[in-house]
Amino acid sequence: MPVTLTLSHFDPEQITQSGQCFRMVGVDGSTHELIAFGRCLRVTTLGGGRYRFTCTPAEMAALWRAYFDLDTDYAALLAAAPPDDAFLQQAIRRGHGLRILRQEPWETLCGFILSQRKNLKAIRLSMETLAAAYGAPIPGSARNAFPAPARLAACTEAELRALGLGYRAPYILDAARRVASGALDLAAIAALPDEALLAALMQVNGVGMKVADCVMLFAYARYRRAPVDVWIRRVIDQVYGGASPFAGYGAYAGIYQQYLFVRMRDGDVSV
DNA sequence: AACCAGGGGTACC
DNA sequence: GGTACCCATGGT
Repeated sequence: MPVTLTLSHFDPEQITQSGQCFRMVGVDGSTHELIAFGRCLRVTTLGGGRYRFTCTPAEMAALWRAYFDLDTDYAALLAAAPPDDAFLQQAIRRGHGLRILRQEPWETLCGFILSQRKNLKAIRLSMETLAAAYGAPIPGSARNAFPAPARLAACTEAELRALGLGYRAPYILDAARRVASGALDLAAIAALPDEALLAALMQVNGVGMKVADCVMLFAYARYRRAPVDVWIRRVIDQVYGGASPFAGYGAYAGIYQQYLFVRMRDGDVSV
């Protein structure tokens, strides 16, 4: 029983390529598939702003509406961007349809631990390899769910290194042990203010400011957090003369950051 | 504070 | 088919 919705500021391809999620893929010209919540969802772009989701209305209401953050008004928050910031305005025009997802904290934490010194394709490969090895099967899909913390906590470092995780293997193991033991409660810390949430995430070995900021932005909807990776470092240095613009961006700095990230990574194509 | 980590992606030859 | 450099970094 699929669901069809009319949406604005929603482009599955933009979201897939944006580098915030690693298990969403294009399966043909109009359909994207993602694994989350132990399920497989397909989204088909029908045209005219209409999209078909392969889920029930109840699942849309309980899971996917929040996941895609469909109740946040992008027209309004993008209109609030500084009008005299030419590069940001251009990035927003080019990134039309890009949204910040509200992903599951555990998978997001692992994804950005793995992202260290990897490009998007390599991160995707690591996530799929991890899921194939230790994730639970999903009925009707060839892809597995992302592995539960307890399952990874039961692995040895050597087993994780054998999947190609490299020096990140002990970081994943530390995160899995903390979460599986309850020492780090990813649901409970959602109630913390930004600084305390940041500190809680950075207790994990292998999680620095940048990875913690990504988890806060892409899983906990902390829109003020603006992660600074190599691309955003280039934006700050080459476009803004070394002075970070994010302090002046207000409550949606992290969302603007995402448009700048995609704009910089995709290069200097005109307008 | 410079230096290192594992390995796939990519451009260029 | 080589190979040199890059990649949503963090620890030491």
